[in-house]
Amino acid sequence: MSETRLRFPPSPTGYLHIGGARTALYNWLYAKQTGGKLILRIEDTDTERSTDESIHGIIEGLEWLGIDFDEGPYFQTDFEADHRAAAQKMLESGAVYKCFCTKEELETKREAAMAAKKSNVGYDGTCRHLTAEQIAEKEAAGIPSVLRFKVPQCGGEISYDDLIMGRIAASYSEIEDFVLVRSNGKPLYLLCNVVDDIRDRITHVVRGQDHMTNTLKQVLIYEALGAPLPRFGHMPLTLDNKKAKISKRSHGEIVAVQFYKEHGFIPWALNNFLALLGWSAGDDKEFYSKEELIKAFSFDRINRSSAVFNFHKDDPKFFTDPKAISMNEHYLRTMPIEEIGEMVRKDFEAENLWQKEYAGDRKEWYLKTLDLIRERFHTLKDFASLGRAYFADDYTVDEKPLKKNILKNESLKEWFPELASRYEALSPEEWTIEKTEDIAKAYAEELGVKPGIIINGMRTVVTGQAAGPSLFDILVLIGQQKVIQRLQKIDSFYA
RNA sequence: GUCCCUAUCGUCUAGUCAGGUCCAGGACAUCGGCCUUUCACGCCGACAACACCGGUUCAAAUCCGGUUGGGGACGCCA
Repeated sequence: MSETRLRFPPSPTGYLHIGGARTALYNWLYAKQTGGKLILRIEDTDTERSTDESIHGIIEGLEWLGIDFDEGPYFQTDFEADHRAAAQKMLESGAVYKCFCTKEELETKREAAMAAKKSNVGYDGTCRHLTAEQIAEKEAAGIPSVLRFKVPQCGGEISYDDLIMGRIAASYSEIEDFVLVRSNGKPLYLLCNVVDDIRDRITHVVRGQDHMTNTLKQVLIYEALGAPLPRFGHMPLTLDNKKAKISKRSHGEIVAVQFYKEHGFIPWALNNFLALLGWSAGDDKEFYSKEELIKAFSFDRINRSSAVFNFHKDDPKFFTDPKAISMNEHYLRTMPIEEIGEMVRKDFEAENLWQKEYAGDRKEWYLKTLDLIRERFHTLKDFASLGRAYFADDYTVDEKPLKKNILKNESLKEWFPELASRYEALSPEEWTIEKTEDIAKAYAEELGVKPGIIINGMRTVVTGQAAGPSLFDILVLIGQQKVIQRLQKIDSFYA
């Protein structure tokens, strides 16, 4: 069996969105599974809308996700000669014809047909039967023409076996004579895409369901070009919670892969989520390693109905699909802490929290601290924000615990400096979970207050947060000196 | 309007092809409880779905027909 070759051909008219990422992922998965190749091809023939920024964004997004390609990026515009040659070949063989109808004429006809609720609003074939003389005449008059495909009028059906949808068939009469080359000579998507897939020896074309009608037309092009058909697969689109197709235009950053990078997602967590959005192996397995997913994936288990990406704009609790967040949490808690340490490092550097000792002498402390606090976090970003007090002194104290645990008990103003001096009396060796706890509890008892008063107050002062790990674990990690300093400056909260 | 795809908890889904083991399983979310010095951790529990109508059959989530709902396509965009 020959090598499988798949491709991901984005048009660089915006960022990489999760729908595109899912398509890329499925192609990548299958290429890996079969020991084949994934080709990245930038379809930039729409020069009006293509931008370099978008090209970089797409490549960056794929790179972040870890979806690597074996060939490319190729640029479609580099192969214009191939596209034109194919068009010429089809013109000579009679598979396509010149059409002199103007855009305006067609627009008018189409609108009229729509308004009349006609079943066929496609091209009416006006130029299909022009004689050689008529064509020569129009050309001599300088009338520009497009190249249209001459769809067979044999009354039969055209069909192919879809990897995901099963057998797909449509009658020829439903397909209009579509345009392959613009009047300015530029070949269009339908043609370029096929020519490139043939040249790149693509064996599997897997793309969104929105391409299904294109596929019918492209099958005709393959036949006209005498090229063997690749396998086609059409995956259902990803919808928003109102069941509308997700798009860059109407949903903005929430559907951008970049957004997830910026919000502290672990790349594989997003892949794992995306893989399960419309696909399942048929069991209850939810978390897959890269290797497991490559092994388990199959096109025929992709759900044929479209899946909803369940995010709610302005939801205070979930900034995106809760399931995606929960998957991210899972990886955040279970990945080897060294890997988390690497990912967090980038954030820390950007947030001015990174110290080179964290990669050296204090590496153990750094990882131990991350390991302790990751239990309650949702994203990689939480380490530098919610966890800031563990790594720096310029942390902010959250308003809620401040009110509840500090301001309500003004006596803490006297108690904490006293507690600080008791802690100060401990030798560094005595700075342990047990000792710090004993002292705090003994002091509470001495004062006749519940230990919670002291403990929650300390947590607030020392970490700035209402929630967190066991307090005495925290104290040990943050260190004697810092804890003492923070307890001593209790005064400042009542100002 | 025409054509194509599709229909199981709020969401992602298992089960459908090979009808009975499914008064439908899992996950996330939600709610309740437990744990606890706090908590957005953890543990336990609850709520919650076969779109509708008809047919086939001893038996239908599963097969067939229709209805309705949802999505997509109908560019000299990709």
